Amino acid sequence: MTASKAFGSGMVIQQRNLVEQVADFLTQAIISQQFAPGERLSEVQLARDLGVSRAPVREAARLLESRGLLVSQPRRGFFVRALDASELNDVFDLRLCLERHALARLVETYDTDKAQALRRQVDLMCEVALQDSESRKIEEDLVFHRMLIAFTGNRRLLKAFDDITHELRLCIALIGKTHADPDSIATSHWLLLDALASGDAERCREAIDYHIGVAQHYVVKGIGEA
Amino acid sequence: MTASKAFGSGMVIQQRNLVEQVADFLTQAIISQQFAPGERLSEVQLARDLGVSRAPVREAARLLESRGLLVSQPRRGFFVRALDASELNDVFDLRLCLERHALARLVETYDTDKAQALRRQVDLMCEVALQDSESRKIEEDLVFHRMLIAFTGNRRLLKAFDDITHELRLCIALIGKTHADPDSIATSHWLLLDALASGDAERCREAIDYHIGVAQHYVVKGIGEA
DNA sequence: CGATTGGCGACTGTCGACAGTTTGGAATCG
DNA sequence: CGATTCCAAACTGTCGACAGTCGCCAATCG
Repeated sequence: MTASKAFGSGMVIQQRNLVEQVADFLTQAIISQQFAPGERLSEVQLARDLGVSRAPVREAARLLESRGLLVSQPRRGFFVRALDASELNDVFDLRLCLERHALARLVETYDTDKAQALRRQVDLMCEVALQDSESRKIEEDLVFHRMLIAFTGNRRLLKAFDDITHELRLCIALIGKTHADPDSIATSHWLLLDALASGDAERCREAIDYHIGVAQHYVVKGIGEA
Repeated sequence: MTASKAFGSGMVIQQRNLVEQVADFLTQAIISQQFAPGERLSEVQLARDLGVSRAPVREAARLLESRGLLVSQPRRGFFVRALDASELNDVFDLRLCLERHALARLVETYDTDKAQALRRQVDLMCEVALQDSESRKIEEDLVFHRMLIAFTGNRRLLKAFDDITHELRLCIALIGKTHADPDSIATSHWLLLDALASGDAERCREAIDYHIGVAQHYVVKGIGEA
């Protein structure tokens, strides 16, 4: 492939780091339950299986540790994060904390551009709810909520959200399926957008509390059953 | 270079992880401004100076990257995080977000044990304010606020706080001094404890908004002058 | 004289290897 | 037969080395 072709099709030349590739692989493997929760991961075996040396594996593992998908014990190695109901509630409580704040900030600077972008994302979510995979639905839902945070303009807030995003993916994936029929998605998210459009901070808070409360209840219940 | 001086005088390292030791050294060096903001850190040079190989240095740098003290550019290495006023406001806004939430949760479960522990910490802060170093004062202040978060029982919230703690240390250290006479410390923090004891959520929110607002104003102003 | 190209040096990404530690089970003892 | 000790295998922490890449500076060209 020639460079001009790569640029022409809008694709950035990315010799992606081995670290990132390994991190992506591990993330997928963990979320898709190919590794059991609490399972010990051997650096040498992973390196062998992936055909790379241990250095990138170690760095990727450290990355996932900072994202809460792995935990490390000194001299013992890395273990797949096992979430119990308590920690899961903690994660959703933190998510509530961040999104409440984001909405409180966002309602001050809400405009038609942002409203339009968010509405388009809800439309997209409804479309994928009809046909695509579960993981795709989850991903588009996370995109919507990430947009909410990003629109506040606070990068540090966004980073905090991105951090728990990985844990959220894990939580949600653990229960296997979402309650994602287009109707409930649309109503549930338009409620948020209406609250934002109204400019009423109190109403925004109620809307996000309800929205996340439903998701939390659903996931925690799902974990309890699993 | 200061690094070789630090470890060159026969100071043998063994007990703890090299990674943690290097991370501590780098953290201290960054906070104490021995590295200029934006400065590029050479892995080989650091490894030479500290008398270790590049592997622990790389892992420690990755750790500090996840804590926001370093930023990495692919194929170019690590750079000391340079905070401008905007990012600094973002950090304090996130801190406000977390502490507001913590107080809202804490006011529900506040009891005499927690009150006593917090009061003791304020007393300790007043003592240190009289004699100890600036960094010690900052540290004890952070301990107080960390206790607030920890008392909510939400570990994930605490981890998020610990993450920005490192950035906060950097921010505060950048302006070199604090407004830490015992009187203002006592009144400022007792206001928070009174609000908590009153059980009034609204009053708690006002108290923490004021408390953090003062700190933020002070630090942002300090940065502007520096 | 300004812009481009080529080469040099330094650095990061990655690798394989060694040493000390942990683990699980076999061998031993009460 | 159960508990303990000890040993070998496997693993992590750490190290030095090599290759590809990037930035800088000089040499070249218009």
